[in-house]
Amino acid sequence: MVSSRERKVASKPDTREEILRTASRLLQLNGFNGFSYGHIAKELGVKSAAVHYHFPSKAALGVALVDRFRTRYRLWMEDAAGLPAADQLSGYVAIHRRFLERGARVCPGGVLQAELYAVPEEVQASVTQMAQEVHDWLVEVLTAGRASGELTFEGPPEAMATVVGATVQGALQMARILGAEQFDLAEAQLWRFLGVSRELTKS
Amino acid sequence: MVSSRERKVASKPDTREEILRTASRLLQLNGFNGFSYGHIAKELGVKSAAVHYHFPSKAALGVALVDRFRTRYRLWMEDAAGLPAADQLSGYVAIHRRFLERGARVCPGGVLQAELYAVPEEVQASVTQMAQEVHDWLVEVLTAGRASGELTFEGPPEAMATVVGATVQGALQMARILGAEQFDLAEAQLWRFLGVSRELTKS
DNA sequence: TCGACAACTTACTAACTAATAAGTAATCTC
DNA sequence: GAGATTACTTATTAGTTAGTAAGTTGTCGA
Repeated sequence: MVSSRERKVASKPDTREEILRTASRLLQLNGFNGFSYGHIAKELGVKSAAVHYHFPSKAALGVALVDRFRTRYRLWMEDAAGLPAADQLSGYVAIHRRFLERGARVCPGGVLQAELYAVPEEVQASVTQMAQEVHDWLVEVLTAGRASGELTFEGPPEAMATVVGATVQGALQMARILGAEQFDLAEAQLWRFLGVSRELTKS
Repeated sequence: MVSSRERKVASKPDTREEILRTASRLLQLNGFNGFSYGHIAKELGVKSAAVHYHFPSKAALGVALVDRFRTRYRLWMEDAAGLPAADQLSGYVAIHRRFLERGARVCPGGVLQAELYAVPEEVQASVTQMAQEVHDWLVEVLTAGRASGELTFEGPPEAMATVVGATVQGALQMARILGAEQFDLAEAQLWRFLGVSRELTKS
């Protein structure tokens, strides 16, 4: 009422993006069944029907949410494609570590996997695809990294990929309870198993 | 209406136990916010008020649920206390592997950690205690196992405990999507990191 | 300046949610 | 066999949920 500025001025697809940002945070904090259209609307100062305007059903919102993460992962992977295996893996861990820093969030794929059978089928399908893509990427990086001599670990890359993925995902969830330092401990241990010494590296 | 038999005949504390069993399954399948009093009641053929009779609030039910798992863990740990470290760890993994076999359930602690901020505070407190207890136990077993020469791994037992716990918890969640064999692959990889050869062992 | 469209709000619904109160029937106790 | 207790059911509530329909307002192109 005071001024007509301050709302949509420059960028057009403002609300839609803010909905996705807010919903992502709520998903990572409370799970898919732990937030509602009302929660999103309240935070953004709009009515819940406005959220329905952009995402007609919660299934649609869920799919958009997961696909947004999927796209980001994919873009990041393409970007990191040329780097040494250790740097790629370091970046992968850093992405998740950042979730922790930005308010004790967990991995979006992880939380949706945990409540997999309680989310709409369309969301399940998107989660499945994302999980498969990330897993395949891990196998690829680990295989190439060992072939080039950068990484030295025993056992099949497939198994190592599951351990790395599960450790990151599980440690994020545990870090909420046992403390963020547990995540760092787990990461350090992973580097040991990968045969990479990581003292003063940053990514 | 047909016959007055067929209901409570022999054992007395029947319903309360059945509620806990059903609620456990629903928790491990759908998460804490993925089931209701109505769901439990429907499965047991009673009214939801009957569930409220035994567990007045969902927070109370949640605490009872977690504490039941906590007690079982504790009893099992006491039971396994004398065994070799590798056998204790093998049993720990087997408990979780059994969740997978009994209908793709995940670790109850894991699913509650994932939606931690969306469950009642009393439940959070119980989950925290359980997670801490299991973690402490893992640290203990790993420390003793390495001291006795049974296990040979690098790095602090604290870090190894987080990796083992997170891998088991995370791999259970992933196994729903990537397949149960991923859990076995992850386990095999863990044994490699622990310096234990596990070809034809069973527990 | 007209009308079409985008981005909402207001107003509503039906279903589900946890929770409570009051009643009932069987059983156990003295 | 009277009274209390246990284990429920019936009935109801207030709040929340996803979802819809019908309006309102601003902007933009012709």
